[in-house]
Amino acid sequence: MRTTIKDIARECGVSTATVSLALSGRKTKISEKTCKKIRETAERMNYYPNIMASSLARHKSQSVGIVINDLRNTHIAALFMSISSVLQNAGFFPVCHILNENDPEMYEMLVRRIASENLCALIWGKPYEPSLTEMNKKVCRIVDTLGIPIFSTDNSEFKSPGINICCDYRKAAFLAVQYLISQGHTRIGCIAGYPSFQVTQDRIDGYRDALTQAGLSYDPNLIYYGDYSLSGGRAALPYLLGQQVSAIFSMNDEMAFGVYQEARNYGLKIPDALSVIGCDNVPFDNVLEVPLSTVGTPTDEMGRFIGQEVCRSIDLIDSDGPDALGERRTVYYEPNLYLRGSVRPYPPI
Amino acid sequence: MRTTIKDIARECGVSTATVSLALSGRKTKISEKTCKKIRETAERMNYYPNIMASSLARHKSQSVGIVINDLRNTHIAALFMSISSVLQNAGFFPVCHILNENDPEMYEMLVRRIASENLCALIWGKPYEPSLTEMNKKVCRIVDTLGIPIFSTDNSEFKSPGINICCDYRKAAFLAVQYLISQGHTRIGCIAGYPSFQVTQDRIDGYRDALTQAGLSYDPNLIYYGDYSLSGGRAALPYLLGQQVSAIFSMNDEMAFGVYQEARNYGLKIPDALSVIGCDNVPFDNVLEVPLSTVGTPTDEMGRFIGQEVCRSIDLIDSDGPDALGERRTVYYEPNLYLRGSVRPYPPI
DNA sequence: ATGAAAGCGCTAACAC
DNA sequence: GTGTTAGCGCTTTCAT
Repeated sequence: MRTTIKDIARECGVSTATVSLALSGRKTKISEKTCKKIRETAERMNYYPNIMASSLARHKSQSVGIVINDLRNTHIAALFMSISSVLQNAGFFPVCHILNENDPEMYEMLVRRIASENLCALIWGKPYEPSLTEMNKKVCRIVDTLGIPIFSTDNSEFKSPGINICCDYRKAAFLAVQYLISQGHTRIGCIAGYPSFQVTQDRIDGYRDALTQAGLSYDPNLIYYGDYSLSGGRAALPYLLGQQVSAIFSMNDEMAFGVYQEARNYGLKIPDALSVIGCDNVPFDNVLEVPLSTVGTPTDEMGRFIGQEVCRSIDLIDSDGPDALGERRTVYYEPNLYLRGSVRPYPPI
Repeated sequence: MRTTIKDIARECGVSTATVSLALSGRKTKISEKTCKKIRETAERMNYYPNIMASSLARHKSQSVGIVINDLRNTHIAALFMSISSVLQNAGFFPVCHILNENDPEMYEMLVRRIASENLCALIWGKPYEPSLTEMNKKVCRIVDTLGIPIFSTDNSEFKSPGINICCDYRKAAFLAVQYLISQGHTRIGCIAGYPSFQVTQDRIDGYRDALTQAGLSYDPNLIYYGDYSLSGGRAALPYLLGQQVSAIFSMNDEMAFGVYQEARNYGLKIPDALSVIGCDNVPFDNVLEVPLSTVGTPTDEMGRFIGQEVCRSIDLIDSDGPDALGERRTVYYEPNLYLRGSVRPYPPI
């Protein structure tokens, strides 16, 4: 049986209340001598507090819930790592849940679980999907009643205090495509993400903005919807080649890598025969023989920001009560263009 | 205030015990009618059980702890995803902790936290470091008294029932280097991992085995100790070139990618001017213009195996008590060679 | 400076 | 079938 404060109390000849106080770390009225004795006994008896009991009694935990999509995506993994690192250093504990399918049953199970967890904050790392109307409503209905701050790495319908930390995706796509156009490309293929993701639509808007501004027409046939994976990128290439594109804008770097891979099979040289630009700015971009140009936001910085804001919110609630947080807000990060070798003027000189 | 079983009990005019039973899902003696009423009321009142209270009362949770190193490594991320997926489908909840520094204070904090969490199993995903004698002892002392099965993705000193899921690293390195030798290479550089990792030593042994078997001598100057990152690989290249190597064996693919990157700066063509072989078999290997040859184990399969064994152990304890598990054991996965384009015969024909 | 006691929300004997 | 009751381990007034 695990050691409890009762055991320590008995051993030290004091009450459990005294043990609890002495071990709490706060400065109390317990005499220094008793404190010391209790701490030593706890150490000696291998005492570790039961956080279940503690959370229950205190109506709050030290856990911060995180919901993410797919860690195999290096961009998401990096974001997650940098959030986690901040939280842990501040004494909180990230509890990570993966939700990578749109199976409504799983979705519901997970949200119920989250509601059961007594979290002190939630980080929602899933892309926003406006079309999941029912699901979103359900999620918000449950999660928004938790009375904890909620942070989302994208737009969301949450009402709770907290922040939507977004990138201006429309502008990001605009910048990328505008750049392709500035290099002379006019038939520009697009490897999109899931159509249900808001970010996909935003980027398509940005793509279209750039075309329109340049007096080019928007052709929906130039959009291929991928799945953010290497194989999605591979599958996109033959389709887009069939559409006679001279350049491709991919909504993540990973699918652009798929294009690189498949281009070899077609004997196509990048960028000579095909220009490519991606999204995310992952480290692997620079590994390629022809480094991938891309558009992205500072991942680590965003992660740190999220982590810090989570900590700040929790502390604020602790000290000034739950109303201290103010209205939910949205923060936009500006996208940057990272120009490397994967785009070439068209037609070739 | 959140809805509790008390609220439901009051609403339905029954006792909390009845509510608890009705909602437990097990088949009980509660009349179908009452059950239905309670379930509906729970739904209507937005009831979500408090797992803290439940775990406390039941002396067990549904949480499986996971400790990992660095998710930016795609191999680890993939392993983690496949473990998580199995656990979640079985109704368990992965609670992920990241421990990527050897700061003893963090180490200790984390282990204490884990001990506090009431986990039903633990997955230890950190490479084994025999030299951390004190730390390992401390970790084992704490963790082994938890009375839960412990799974490690490497060798370990844990005594609890559970499995060390290993790869035969020595053999893996042996296969890779033997292959390089079979292609005529005799001065083979090695980009190692942290010297404190057992896996690093094992692989160095395998490296040496291959040399010895071929009658080549082992030269410690040909070993460069890296940090598993791209930049580690980049830094290794100039050093190893200074040692006149014609081929490099890298202990992970990521550092091999760093070599690719840096080789460009030196105007070196892979594999013409330099042969490279890695470890891990990550998807990016195939993206490179010259796909990276590597040696690896089936990551997803290992992840699924770990997940399944965790579930099996927990179920077994549930039904047959904690002694049903038997002795701790070690399982070895066989490494496979994945030959692609990054190695060329030496001297060039 | 310390202890008694109530209670957090849920579970599980055992009683009726 | 359903209710009573006594906890789980910890925290927190309120006495003393």
